[in-house]
Amino acid sequence: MKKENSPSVHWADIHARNIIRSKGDKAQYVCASGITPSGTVHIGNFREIISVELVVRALRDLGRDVRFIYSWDDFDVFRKVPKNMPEQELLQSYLRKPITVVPDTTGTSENYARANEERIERQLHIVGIDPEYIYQARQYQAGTYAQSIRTALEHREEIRACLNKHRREPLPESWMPVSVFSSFTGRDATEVISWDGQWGITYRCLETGKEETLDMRSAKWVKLPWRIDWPMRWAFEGVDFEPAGKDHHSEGGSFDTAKEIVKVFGSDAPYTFQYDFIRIKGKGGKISSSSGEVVSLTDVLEIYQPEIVRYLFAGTRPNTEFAVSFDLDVLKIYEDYDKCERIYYGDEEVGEKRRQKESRIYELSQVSSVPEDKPYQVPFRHLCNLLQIHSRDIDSVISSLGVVEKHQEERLRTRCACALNWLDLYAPEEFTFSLREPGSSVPEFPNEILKALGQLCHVAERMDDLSDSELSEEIYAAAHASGCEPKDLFAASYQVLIGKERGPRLAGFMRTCGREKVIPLLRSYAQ
RNA sequence: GGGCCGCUAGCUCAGCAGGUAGAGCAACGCCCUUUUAAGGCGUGGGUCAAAGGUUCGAAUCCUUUGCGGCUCACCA
Repeated sequence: MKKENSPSVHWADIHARNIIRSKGDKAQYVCASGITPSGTVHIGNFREIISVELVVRALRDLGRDVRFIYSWDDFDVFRKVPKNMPEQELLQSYLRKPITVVPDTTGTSENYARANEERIERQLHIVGIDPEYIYQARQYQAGTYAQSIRTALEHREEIRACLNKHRREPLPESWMPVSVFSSFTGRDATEVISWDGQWGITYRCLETGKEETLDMRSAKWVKLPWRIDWPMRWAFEGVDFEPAGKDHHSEGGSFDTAKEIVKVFGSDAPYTFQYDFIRIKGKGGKISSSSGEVVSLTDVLEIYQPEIVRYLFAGTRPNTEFAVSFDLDVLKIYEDYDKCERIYYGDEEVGEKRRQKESRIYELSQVSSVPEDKPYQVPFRHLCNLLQIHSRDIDSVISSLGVVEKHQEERLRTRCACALNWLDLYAPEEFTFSLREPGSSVPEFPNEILKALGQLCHVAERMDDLSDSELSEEIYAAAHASGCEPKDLFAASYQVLIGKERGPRLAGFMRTCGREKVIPLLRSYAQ
């Protein structure tokens, strides 16, 4: 085992090398991802695309040219109205139509599918993911896949046999590997009854009973069903790599049938791997897109910096399940990321193996390139306290930190915004506080406590010249000198400072707040 | 019924192209009588689900079993 030059064992790098090995030496590798925008794109869907993107980066880091495509299956049928959408009744009337013809009832986009697409495309850009988007509805309606549809019809029997191997109910003799949206109703309640062996297909609208013959080259409402559409696109785009969730990867699932069906299109299945689903921790609701209660990339970006979102996925092997947390785990994730960063910049002593591994994860976590200078680190937990001490004012927190270079500021501001969101949305009550306004009323205290608070005020005046342990001792001394229990002084101090019974450890907390904030509050009690 | 994933310290998990068991939290102890919730230092704690196999060597690879979870067989 050579230490230097040992190839990366990061999963993305391993897959990248496997792709090259299994697909051979090529001028360009096509990596594909895609889902249907039939509902809010959730964080589970995101695992698919970031898994591909990480492999894309790994391939590029090996000096390979990569085409990274993302297919929006927006010619899909509108099956169910998500509960979180406005104008439920209106949407109801569009069921069974293509999602590109369903109106966007949130009023931001040209249609329902586009609305879902735009939301996530914007977010993906933020985390550094910019694939070449392919819109399936547009492709089908432009006749791009006409020849492929014809190919599917020509191989109808093979395809049917393949699908039947895994079906409980075999497909009927008359089954055709195409589906049509009725031009009479716009809905997919249709039955294809014949194909003329050329470009003509005839279907019957099941709701009106009417029949119509279409030319596939100009037809606007003809598509391949999913299990055929997928391998068709592999062949059409020459896809070398596409992972899939475990729902597709089970035996008899769509990947299984697709890898056989792709042969009729004259191609082979891409290199693949299976990724597992992700769980959510510390936030109610499920991931599913139809229930309405979804956790989206937006929700995650509210709490995690973009590079930390990437870190979550880059640092976890795709074929195992993991949880995205919104509870106290957030603190640990930030600490882990910061540690990874310190390891990358050589500020933390670790073994060589660990260093290589963490460094690679760090690189892959970056939205673009790795910063030349180490970013300014403020532990998330401490930041939560700072923000609350400074009345949630980000500018004031940043100026209190001292030397923050201009190029370090942006990340820091993002982290501040995330911390504020976390405090508002998920932090336990013990974590939140705000400094009181001087002069506002607090409970009466017995004399010895008042005396101790006065002493404490004098201590605060000198605290910048005291060491941590000295300061701590002075606090106890203040209590003892005034004849009260330290415990009671602590409780009173928190009342005076933040209006609560408890708070962060007093000595450090006072120092963090600073003289100019602490003294006025204490002074009103000084005797 | 098939497929996949998991089972490692009290808890949450990392470690997996084999090379003497790790982190965080919790617990316990110490940091001048002395701590309240962010600090520092330290300690304890695991027959790596079970049994076989391959190997000089297995948490890691293979086989079988058990328990838990997901998924396919309808649509996508």
